[in-house]
Amino acid sequence: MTRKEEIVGTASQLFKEKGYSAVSVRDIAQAMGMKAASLYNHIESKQEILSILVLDLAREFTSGMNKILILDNSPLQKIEKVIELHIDITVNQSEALAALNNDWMHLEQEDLEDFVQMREDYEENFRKIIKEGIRVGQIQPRHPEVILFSILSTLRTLYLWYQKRGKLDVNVLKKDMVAVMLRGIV
Amino acid sequence: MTRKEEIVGTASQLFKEKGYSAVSVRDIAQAMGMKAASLYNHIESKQEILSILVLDLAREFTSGMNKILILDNSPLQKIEKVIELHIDITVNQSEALAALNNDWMHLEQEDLEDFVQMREDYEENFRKIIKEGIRVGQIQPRHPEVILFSILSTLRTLYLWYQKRGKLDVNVLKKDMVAVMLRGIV
DNA sequence: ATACAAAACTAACGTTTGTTAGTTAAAAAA
DNA sequence: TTTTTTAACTAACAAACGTTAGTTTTGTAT
Repeated sequence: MTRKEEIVGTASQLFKEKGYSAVSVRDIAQAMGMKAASLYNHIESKQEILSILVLDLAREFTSGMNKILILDNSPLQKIEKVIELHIDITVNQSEALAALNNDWMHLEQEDLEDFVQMREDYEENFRKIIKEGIRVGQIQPRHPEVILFSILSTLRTLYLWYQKRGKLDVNVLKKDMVAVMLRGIV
Repeated sequence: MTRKEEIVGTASQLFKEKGYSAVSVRDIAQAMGMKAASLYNHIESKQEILSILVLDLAREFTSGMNKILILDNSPLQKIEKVIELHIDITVNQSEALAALNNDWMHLEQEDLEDFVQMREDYEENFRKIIKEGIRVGQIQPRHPEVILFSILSTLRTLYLWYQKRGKLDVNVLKKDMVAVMLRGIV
């Protein structure tokens, strides 16, 4: 773990609690046990920290989705894989996920464009899986947008609940969440 | 609509886009077509704006939940009412909802305590409805926490999707969301 | 021991922040 | 018409912001 990675990691914890804008470089430095100016031996700017956190994670989602798309699975199986992808990332990188969810709009220029593009592509891929599922009769013929947003909302905010509730076993969580989201609660 | 309410309303739109910390009082003033100092003829502080937005809405949720609890309905019917409560509030106050979701942690002192208490109570009430539903066999016997967080996540982030997708009819939305969340998609 | 690189430091910069004080213009009440 | 109230203004404040420059300490390799 390089010093730079330590800084990014420390910053991500603070960002998770208060958000990017409310965390100063002096806050980050203090949490690292150093002075603000010293950070700049390792990073280019505060922006760079956000960029690393958000874009690296966005690429991970993109790559995960691409792997799922090329599998020879049914739409329903693909959705299960997507759910598992989110849970795995949540468990391993909940802090970066907070930044991706809440602070992406503070990215600048190409970083912002890249992120928005990746997110649009991701949602579009997910939407296509759902539509295909409806087409082949595996999924109820409801408004795909409602299904998409309902599942994605739950997955995207999982990081807020996981760990608060005593860190459920990951496999139990996957099973329960798949069940609740696919088959409902009734 | 008093001048103060106009300011709070304008601020809430900006908070929704960039978050409380990233919006300056000069930003708010500019959006109102006045100078920053002039705002203080109407408000006490930037904090007060946030406090009004978040706490007023939190009280609305609390009061809505209390009305649902005293109804002589089955657990499942109560959950439907909760879903409808969220959708109604989302449609009418999506900006304040953004502040409640993303900026509540920037409240101070008693305001912060009050909010956290109200949110805990709200979740606890919802949890009890779910548990009762499981007890009487109306709801599948899964981990109540997963059900609670799954539904609440979807409801809390609805404001991000509503209006982006061409403002679906509210009643259609209620019907579809109840269906997806209660009976799943399979 | 000497040299070199890495990583900390102090000091300071120009901006932006939320907010206050005091003043002025316009509208409403007397 | 005078008085009062409301709501804008200009000017300025101290504090906090992200960042830079230059210097010193620390650890490693020669």
